[in-house]
Amino acid sequence: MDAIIEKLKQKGIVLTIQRLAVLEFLHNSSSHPTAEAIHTKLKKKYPMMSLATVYNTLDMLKQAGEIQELTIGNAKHFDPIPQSHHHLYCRVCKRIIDVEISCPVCKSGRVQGHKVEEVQAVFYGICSDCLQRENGAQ
Amino acid sequence: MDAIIEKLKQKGIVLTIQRLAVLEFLHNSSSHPTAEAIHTKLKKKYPMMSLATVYNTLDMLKQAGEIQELTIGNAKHFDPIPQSHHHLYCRVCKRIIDVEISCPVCKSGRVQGHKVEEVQAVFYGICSDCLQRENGAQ
DNA sequence: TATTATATTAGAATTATTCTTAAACAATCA
DNA sequence: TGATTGTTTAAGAATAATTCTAATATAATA
Repeated sequence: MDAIIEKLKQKGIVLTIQRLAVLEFLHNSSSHPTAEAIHTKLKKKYPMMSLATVYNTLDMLKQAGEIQELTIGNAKHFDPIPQSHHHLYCRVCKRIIDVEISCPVCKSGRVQGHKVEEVQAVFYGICSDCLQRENGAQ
Repeated sequence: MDAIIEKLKQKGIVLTIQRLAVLEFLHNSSSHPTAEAIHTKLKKKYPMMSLATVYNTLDMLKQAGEIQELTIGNAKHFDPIPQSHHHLYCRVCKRIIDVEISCPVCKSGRVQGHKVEEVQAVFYGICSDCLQRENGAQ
């Protein structure tokens, strides 16, 4: 976290209370929240915090390469880990789960002559926990 | 196309003029259009055609397993090829290009104990054509 | 401290999609 | 064939996520 703050400062980015709050919240979260979800939580601590600020801050952090954005269903979710990795969206428990598999496109940044700057690989299905629960129930 | 129509009929799906128009348009298209784009084109031939019908038909075709849906940017795009394959979105020419690479998750339908029913792998970057153009220009 | 630039807020606007309801159409049965 | 029933469509309202706008607040600089 401190390293990120240092990097952002060096880029000349003003670190306001709101921005630090979003950054901190995302880094302590493993649930890949939406802007809306982040706003709902932060509003308890900072009642004046606006949803637009959350969107702006997330944009800024994405531009700065400190977080990544995932488009899942109709909404954008945010991941504090900026390195490309895959995700599974479980249609039973609705969780978004990190999937760490080796991916040649992520590594090389190229595929069939095209240049790849960002990878969004989302698997839709049922997570191992829910599979077990379903099998156990039957 | 005829084989698909036969399959849909056997599932008891009524094939109206509107539904056939959407199916046919998508099959003759390689541009991965949105519902909006399909509607705009079809309205020229069928001025009464409603956007809601296009959405309904695309939903129906997806449920029937005859097409696939891609979430790219903020919009849903449709692909007449129902088999899982990857895509590249070129941020220069805005095209969505099919990327055929071997993918163990697509093949097996499993990853790290999770069950995978649908794969959405989108690479964001610059396509080979635009890369060449850029290099040529410099 | 005064000035300037940047960030934030609140709410309006936009965009893509879904929902609703009445009318149109298709399939089934008498 | 004609009546009945169920499904599909059209039009527009409703919704949800996101972006834009303009005024205010805050931070950085001189």
